Order: sequence, then structure tokens, then C-alpha cells
Amino acid sequence: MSQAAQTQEPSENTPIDMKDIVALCKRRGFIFAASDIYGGINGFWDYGPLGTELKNNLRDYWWKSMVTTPPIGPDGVPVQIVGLDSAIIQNPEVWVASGHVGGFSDPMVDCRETQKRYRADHLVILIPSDDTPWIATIEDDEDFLKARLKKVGKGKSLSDFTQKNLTEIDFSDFDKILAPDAKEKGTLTEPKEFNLLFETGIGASAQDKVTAYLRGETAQGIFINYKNVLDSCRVKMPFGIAQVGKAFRNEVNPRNFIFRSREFEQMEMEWFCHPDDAPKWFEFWKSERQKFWQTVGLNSDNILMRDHDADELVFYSKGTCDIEYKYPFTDPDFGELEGIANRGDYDLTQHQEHSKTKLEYLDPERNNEKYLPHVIEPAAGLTRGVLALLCEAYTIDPNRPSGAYMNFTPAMAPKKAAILPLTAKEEHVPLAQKLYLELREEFAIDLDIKQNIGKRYARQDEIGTPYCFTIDNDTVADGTVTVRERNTMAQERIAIDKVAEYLREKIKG
RNA sequence: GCGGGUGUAGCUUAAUGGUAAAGCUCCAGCCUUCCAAGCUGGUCACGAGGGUUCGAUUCCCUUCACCCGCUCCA
Repeated sequence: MSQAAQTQEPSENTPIDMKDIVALCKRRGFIFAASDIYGGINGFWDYGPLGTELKNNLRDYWWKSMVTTPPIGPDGVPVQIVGLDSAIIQNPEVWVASGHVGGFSDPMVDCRETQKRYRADHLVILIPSDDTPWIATIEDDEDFLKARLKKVGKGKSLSDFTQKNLTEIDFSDFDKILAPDAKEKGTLTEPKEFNLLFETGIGASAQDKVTAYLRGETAQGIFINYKNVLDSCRVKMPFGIAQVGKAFRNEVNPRNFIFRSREFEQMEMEWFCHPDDAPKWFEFWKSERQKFWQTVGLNSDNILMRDHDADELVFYSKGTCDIEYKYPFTDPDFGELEGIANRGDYDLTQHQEHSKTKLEYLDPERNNEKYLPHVIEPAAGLTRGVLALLCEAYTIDPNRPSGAYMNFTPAMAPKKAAILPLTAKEEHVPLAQKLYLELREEFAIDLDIKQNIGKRYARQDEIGTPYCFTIDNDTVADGTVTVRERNTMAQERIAIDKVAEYLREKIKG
């Protein structure tokens, strides 16, 4: 253990305040509130110069690990995955088939007294024949209703009431309704529709506009191109299609910085395989995806592989595992980072029916068996990944002037190195400029000349630059530079012509 | 979406019914041979809109944004 760590324990048990991370992100140019100078807009964020670099690094590594050099499969052969970039706006029918439009835009009502919210179609209303309050309950099984009546029914029995769903009741009668758990009647608000998809109109003239939707996930773009890819790219079962891109959801309540925002970025891969093999591939991808997040720098203690319980599964899912991360705002609990789902043939079935296009696969390696492939979907949030990287990297250290530093892995760090002449004098600057011009061909690096060296180290600490190369009098004399390592603040000297090789090795990890 | 809280510069804080002060940061210059030193100068704020008033950052209303709790997250 280092001396510094003995005198003042850096961060291990200090609770990290999300506010400090948000402040650093703004101060150093990682993430800004969207439309900041207009007062902001809820649920949207702009990525600044460094945030963009960080996001691109994570995205590129994902693309590399999926498409460029995908993993070796269980049989020892590299798996086959191709890339895709589908349109954000598709035929609206796509979202009807996927279930995003129609079934999920249920009206909701709020109770002003208890502040609870209910789906309007989930509330059962018992209407008495006299002018006593109408009784609302959240379940319609008989025992539950009887128990509810025992409490508030004033001795009446179930047969004294007419039973209706809230959706069948006119809003003008809402003032007679006693909401669940409420003491006063008439506390329910007017039902409001929640459609999580952003609507837009196609067509320049207002009259002729056709309603379309911004995609709520990138996955559907893959499913609807499954046949195109199959017919054009010489892929065969099993194979995957990967896509990175923006998705949009009208979240009811954007919260927690970029964790839940209305515009976000996803990295999704749909793995198509024979139904019999789906469970095997589900386990394979669970393990691969876990490794991915560890490689980009997340501590395994902060990652949780959480299999969904049977009652938590969406009806079509044959198994779902969330990869969760311990964000500061969920700590000690975890929040979703990626979901890996065995979706069966649900999506292809839906699109086959709605589009009336056959999507079955004729498998020559299985005696020309015809089947709808099953799908394993590792769907990660790119912007959530960025948030996890930021949270993981944020390290409080009272021993250094910045008070905290960003402990990114060299591969993820927005800047790989900074070239710092010790002084702004003539003897140091030209050497620094020369090194900078050489290194920038290969690495994202900074050249910083102004101000004293301590301030410049502090700035690089805060943006998470792993290495600083300092040019001093010895550089002039013997051609060596100081390497200053971010986490330990330790220094060593290496030859100036070995700097590129040094960096290359460190980034490779 | 509901309830509560907050809103003066990038940050931390002042003052005031007569349009705002300071420290740090930041920028420029000087100085500086290794961790936010020093000197000089400079940029930058009353979240937005409306009302009351001769005059509003201050009082009132609305709105926006952020934080906390609930809800939601297909």
C-alpha cells in the first residue's frame, strides 16, 4: 500500500455523490444539459468534446467485439455477426407489430390524496344503488372485493353493487369514486394516455401528414432487415446482426442524469439460431457480455448478473438476464446496464404476420428443415455504459489538488496522454510540439503549454488522462521525457523515441 | 405525472425595492525546472415570462430546470 493511501484513504468507502460527477462532467466538457442556455429541456443531454470521445471509445470497442472480431463460439470457431444501420423512422406498422403502438399506451389515473398511480383499465369500480361512494379496487377477484367491502362497504354485500371498469365510467362521475387507500372520495384525476413513442409527421404539408414514430429501440430495425441480410450477405444459421444508434422514448419521468433520458443510444445485437440451440447461446452471450463490461473497466463487485424470475418475465420471453451496475444513485442496489433476453421467435413471428412476408429459414445443414429462428438479444445501453464508466472512474483523492480523478482504462480514456513542456520557454516548447505532432497521428492526445505544471497535471487527472509526458532540461540534454502516471502520480523517465511504443503497449492493456 | 425542496458567475458564498460584491476557477501577460505557488490585467450571474411599482434580483403569479420521495420503465 502506498504512503498516500495510508495517510488518507482515497475513495474506497467514501460515498460518491452523483452531484459531484455531474458537476465534473459539466466543468470538464463531458456532458451538458441539452439547450442549456435556454434553461434546459428535461430528459435530453448533450455530449461535450470529452464525453463524445468516451462514448465513441465504448461504442467502437463494442463494435469491435461484436462485428470486427467477434468472440470464439462454444465450438471453437469465431461466431458470425454483421453490422447494420437502419433508419430511425420506419413504416409505422413496424411499431404496431412490435407492440410498441397500441397495447402499451394505456390511460393512467393519479390519486391526488395517496399520490398513487393506476392503470385505468386495472381499476374495478363497485357502484352502489344508493348515493354512498363508489368503491374503487385494484383487483377483481371475489375474496379481494369482499375484504375491501368489509373495510369501507358499510355492511353491504357484493350483490348490492354493480361492477364496472374505470374505463367505462364518465369522468363527470369520478367525484363519487373512493380511490383505493384513499379516505376522501373524488381524488382520482382524469385518465391520461401515455404513449412512450415520440410521434412525428411525414409530409411537408400539415394536412397530408402521416403519423410516424421515432424508434423506441434499435432492435426492430434488425428484425425487419433479417431477411435482407440473409438474402444478401451469405450468412447462415447461427448468426448475429449488430446495430448501434439512437432511440427515443417519452419517459414519464427522466431521472438520474443520463440514466433515464428521452433520447439515448443503444448497442443491440440479435443472435439468430435454431430453436434447440437457443438455451446454449443464451448462456454463451451472458458470459461474453459480462466479460465485455469487465474489460472496459467496470469492477466485478459493481456488476450483477440478475436472472429475471418467472413472474417478472415479459410474456414472450423464455429467459432474461439483466447486467446491472451499482450506480451511486442505486447503491447499495443495482440498476440496469444491459439486458440479455431469449426472445424465442416472438419478434419474427410478429413481423411475419404483420408484413405478410415469410421469414422462415431453410436450413440445408439440418436436412432442409424450415423454421423461424429463435433470437438471443444482448441489448446494452451505450449512454448507460458511459454513465457506468464515469461512475466507476470517479475516484475521490484528497491527496491531490483536483480532489478527485477519473480512473478510466487507457483504452476508454478520452485522451490517452498529454504532452507538457515543463515551462513555456523556448527550450522546451519545440520538443513538445514535435512529440505532439508525431503522437497525434496515432493517439487522441493533448498538448498543453500554458500555466504551471501542477495545474496541468490536475486538469489531466480530472479528465482521466492516464499518462503525461513532460519535456524538461534533461530532455534537451539526453532525449528522455518524464512519464507521469495518473493513478499513482509516480514518475519515470523514458527515451522520447520510445513514447509511442510505450503508449501503444499501455492502451493494449 | 403527483408531493416536497431549490434556483445570484463554472464553483462556493454576499448584499439590496434604486440593475449586484468577494474568493477559487477560467482567459491573457509576467514569473516559474515537476503536482491548482506568486504578481498584473481581463471575461462571466440575479433560470424564463408576466403582474404590482416611478423603479423588481428582492413582493405576487405562471413557467422552466435541477434535487428528494412516490409512480412509471412495455
